[in-house]
Amino acid sequence: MQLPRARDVTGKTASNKGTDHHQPTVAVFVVIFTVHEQGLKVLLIRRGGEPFKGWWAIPGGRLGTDETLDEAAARKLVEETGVRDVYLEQLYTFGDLDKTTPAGAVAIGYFALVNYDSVSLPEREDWPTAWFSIDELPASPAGKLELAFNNKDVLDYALRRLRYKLEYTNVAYSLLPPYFTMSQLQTVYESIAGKKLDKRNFRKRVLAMGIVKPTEKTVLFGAHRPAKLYTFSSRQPQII
Amino acid sequence: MQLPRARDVTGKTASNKGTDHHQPTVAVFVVIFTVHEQGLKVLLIRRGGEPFKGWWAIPGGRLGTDETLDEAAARKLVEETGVRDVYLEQLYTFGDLDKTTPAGAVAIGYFALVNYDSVSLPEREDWPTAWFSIDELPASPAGKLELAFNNKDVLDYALRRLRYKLEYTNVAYSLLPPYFTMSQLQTVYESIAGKKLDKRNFRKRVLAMGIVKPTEKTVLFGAHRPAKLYTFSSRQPQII
DNA sequence: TCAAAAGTGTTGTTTATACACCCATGT
DNA sequence: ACATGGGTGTATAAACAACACTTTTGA
Repeated sequence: MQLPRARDVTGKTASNKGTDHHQPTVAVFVVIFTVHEQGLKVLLIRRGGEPFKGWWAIPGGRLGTDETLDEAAARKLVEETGVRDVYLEQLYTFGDLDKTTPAGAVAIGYFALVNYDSVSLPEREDWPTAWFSIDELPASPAGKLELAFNNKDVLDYALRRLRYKLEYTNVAYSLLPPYFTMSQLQTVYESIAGKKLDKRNFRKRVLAMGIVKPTEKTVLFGAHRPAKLYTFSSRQPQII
Repeated sequence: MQLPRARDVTGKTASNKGTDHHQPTVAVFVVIFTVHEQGLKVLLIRRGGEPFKGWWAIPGGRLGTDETLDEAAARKLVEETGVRDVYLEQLYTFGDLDKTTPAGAVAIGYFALVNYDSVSLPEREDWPTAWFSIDELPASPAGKLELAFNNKDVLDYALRRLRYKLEYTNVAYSLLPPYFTMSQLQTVYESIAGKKLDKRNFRKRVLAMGIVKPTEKTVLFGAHRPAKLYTFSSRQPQII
């Protein structure tokens, strides 16, 4: 697979290429992220059929007749999580996902951000799904730590993109409930960044950016001072 | 067309969608940019066949058998400009480019940056190509200022992406010859940003970023002080 | 009164912006 | 000597990073 990052293309000769057309298979898949219990999780599905039967993979399927790519991705997301109206963005299109599928297969990847508590995973025996911590991915049937196709690379790319996005957009709204504490918000950012952040600077930053605003409500979790609840200024994706 | 920018997906019901599969047409197109005579230009092709016969469009074609997407894009680039080994990056994949083509058509867009003087345009009567200033796009046969398909939106998106990239990468190397003056470099940045930049601050910035370095060579253009020649520290794409 | 998470300001450093004059050359 | 583009530095403002103590609550 060619990594989905900027690079020079080694200009191969164009001889006897591109002249012969065909109708490749078109698939759409969705990298679904959530944050739960201090960690970033991704939804994977264990394949119940060939190829890669028994391996864990990013959920996806073929593009349906008369649906756009965005619609196909949203459909996949609903099928696997039951949620709709969340942040969903096209990631990259892979033209050579693996060597076992027929030449010319094209897979359009999306990534989605969902609130853990809004999700209900489908009950299925043959193609089960489960959440995995981003640093504790499951093993293949052979016992090695690997996913079907080139899905590990895809995940890495999706994570890189998510980290960028978090810096200059408000997309975190899609990972949180309508009201949340500053600590919950910070946990989301820390889980994705993969490092601890300073409490005071974090608060200053998100308030200065204007992506969240305080409410009058407070919430009491345990034997300590109650926390003020915040809410997103907008629940539409916005570049700050 | 759905704009290739972040947005919420309106979750349509998944009823009778996605179950029926098909083999959509897969096309690859390349937005080719260059900078020439103080301005940013894009290469367009006048379509010699239906649909949109006689309209100007972004060059592209169908994905060939047994070539990857990157290879198809590089092939297209060579066919239209003769250049290879330039900056070429996947842009976005469009699933509903226009309403006239059969449902399910998928078009993978790339964008490329080429040095004007390296390009030799093919001589063709039926499908001619030409450079157009980004703010003086050609008209349709009906005389309106519009391109085939949704190509105007695609161009706008490509330009937005290019502007971003220029800020934090060294991709400008692909627009310039091996040796160039600081003014030439600044012209490239100004053409793409669409605004004038301060000479001293610009120089400081590119040197501090380390993307270019001075050489011992100078060049004399006219009746004034000779200019020092610079060269890119690396001609591989790099994120600064 | 103790433990646990919530909440709050200041200082120093780095980065970005604004801005004006001299230099080397050909005519 | 003059016209032309090449080349340089400083001061201010803004953004970011580091850092420690007090508050509120339940047990």
